[in-house]
Amino acid sequence: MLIPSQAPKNMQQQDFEAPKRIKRADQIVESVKRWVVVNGKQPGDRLPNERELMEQFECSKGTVREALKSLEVQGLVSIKTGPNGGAVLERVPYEKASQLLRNFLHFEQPTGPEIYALRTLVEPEIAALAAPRLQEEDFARLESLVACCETPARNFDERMQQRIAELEFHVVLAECCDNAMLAFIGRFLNDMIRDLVIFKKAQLPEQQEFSCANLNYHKQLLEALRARDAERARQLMREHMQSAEHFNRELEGQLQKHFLA
Amino acid sequence: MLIPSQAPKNMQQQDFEAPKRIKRADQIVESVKRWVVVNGKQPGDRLPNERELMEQFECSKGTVREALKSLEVQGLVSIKTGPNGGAVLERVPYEKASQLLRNFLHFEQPTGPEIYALRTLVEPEIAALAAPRLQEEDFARLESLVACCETPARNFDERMQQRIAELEFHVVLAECCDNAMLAFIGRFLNDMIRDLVIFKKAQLPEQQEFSCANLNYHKQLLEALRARDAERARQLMREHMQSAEHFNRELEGQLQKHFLA
DNA sequence: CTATAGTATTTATACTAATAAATAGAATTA
DNA sequence: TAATTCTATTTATTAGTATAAATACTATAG
Repeated sequence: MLIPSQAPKNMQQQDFEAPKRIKRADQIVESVKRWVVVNGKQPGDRLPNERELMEQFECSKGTVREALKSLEVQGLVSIKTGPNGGAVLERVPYEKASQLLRNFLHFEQPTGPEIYALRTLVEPEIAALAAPRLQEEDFARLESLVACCETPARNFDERMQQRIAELEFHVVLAECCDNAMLAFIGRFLNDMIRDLVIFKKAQLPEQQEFSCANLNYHKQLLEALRARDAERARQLMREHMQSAEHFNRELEGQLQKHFLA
Repeated sequence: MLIPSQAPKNMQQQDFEAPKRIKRADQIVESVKRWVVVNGKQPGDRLPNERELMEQFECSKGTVREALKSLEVQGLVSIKTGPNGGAVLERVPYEKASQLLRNFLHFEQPTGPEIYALRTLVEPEIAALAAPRLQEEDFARLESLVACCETPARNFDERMQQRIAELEFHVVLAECCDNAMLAFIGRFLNDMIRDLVIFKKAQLPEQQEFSCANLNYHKQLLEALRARDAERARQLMREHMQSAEHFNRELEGQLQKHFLA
């Protein structure tokens, strides 16, 4: 035991380096990542198959498979069987990134107010960025989503459908804005709210007022966006978010009462 | 081949369901995740060892290992060898989540302006949330970071050190604010900027003016935070960010000229 | 000539068995 | 009692074999 891996008891001197053993599979993952960036590999490009990787890295099948699994979990490759199968490079899908970030937040579940606080910051900017970039097909989607909320819901299911459509409105805007990070955060927050709506607040009495306010804001937003008026879109979205935040606070209050009773 | 997995040529009707095969290892991962949430397992709790998992899921060692690798990559468990080794539940460390999100952004590298645009939104809120929560030790850290930037840098290394310290100031605030998502975004943006500073803009002429402005803002911020004046902190941070955004734009301009020459 | 069914190949997927490495804790020794 | 060595436990890695899935190619029927 020449180089102890943890803090030794009777040695005063510092650890020379981080001596922690790096697993073979992780070394391979790092090598592959380097290979990707150095050779400028793009989505769709193929990795060598398992046999070749075994030879390349002089390791066994199991180790290669662990490395590939790691890359797959990270969303960097997808793996198929059959001729022309194997691992191919992918751009990480949103769903993957979203799910991994949710793991991070698992033990500190963000509350409704926390989510809305962030949303109030982010959504107005998304609206402003989307304004000059929306295409005709985007407008069509937005309009159909608005139309979906026009008629009053007649039952629980329809109400849910409409709430989803409301949120989808924001996803469309996020997808159109050309700031990838902003878009990601926008979509992520919408996902979080969707979960809140569906799993926590589903059984509460309908909030006619809330739905109505949302619908109005969305209509006005659509108008501003059609006019390519980024500043007005931003301002409308800001008000929309403040309104939503307010309604959410009210809802949380009701929820609390409900809980105590 | 009864249920084709891809779009069939001569069938008009929709796919009934997603018939995609779910790998054994991924099934195990899902089972473990369910087990964790259903039984309210907490960080520090141990998973069954490999042998038990093999029995539990009636599968081979290799498959269990792939499942554990997946959980490890996601940052949900850490695995040790030896007695009392095995997989123990972890709260996903920030570094893990950060790295996974960077994978997502790999093919659409956010630009400086994009990052600063988000920062301008987020940092003022972080400052306001941190104001009432900072402890004496946090103030101590902030002050030592400010002190680090007081004396003018005499060489390249010192200049880098100071830039890092400047960014670290924001990380301290992010860590103290009690909105986990906001904190994550703040830290993440700081990491992105650190990379920009270190790898892209390192060799550019010093920006005396910029450093000086930052130092001043940080000093004023510290004052406002000590006074627990959230509103003033928010406003100062807003100005600070606008100033930084402005300097960054100038820098990008210089970089462009440099590139053309 | 076209569409369908069959088949052969490539590739991942899964399992078994055995050895190596790491480490916590017990036993041993000075 | 304090350092050291031993030992049991557990993961890490390897090798080899067999199975299953996906696809390209070929043959066949209409």
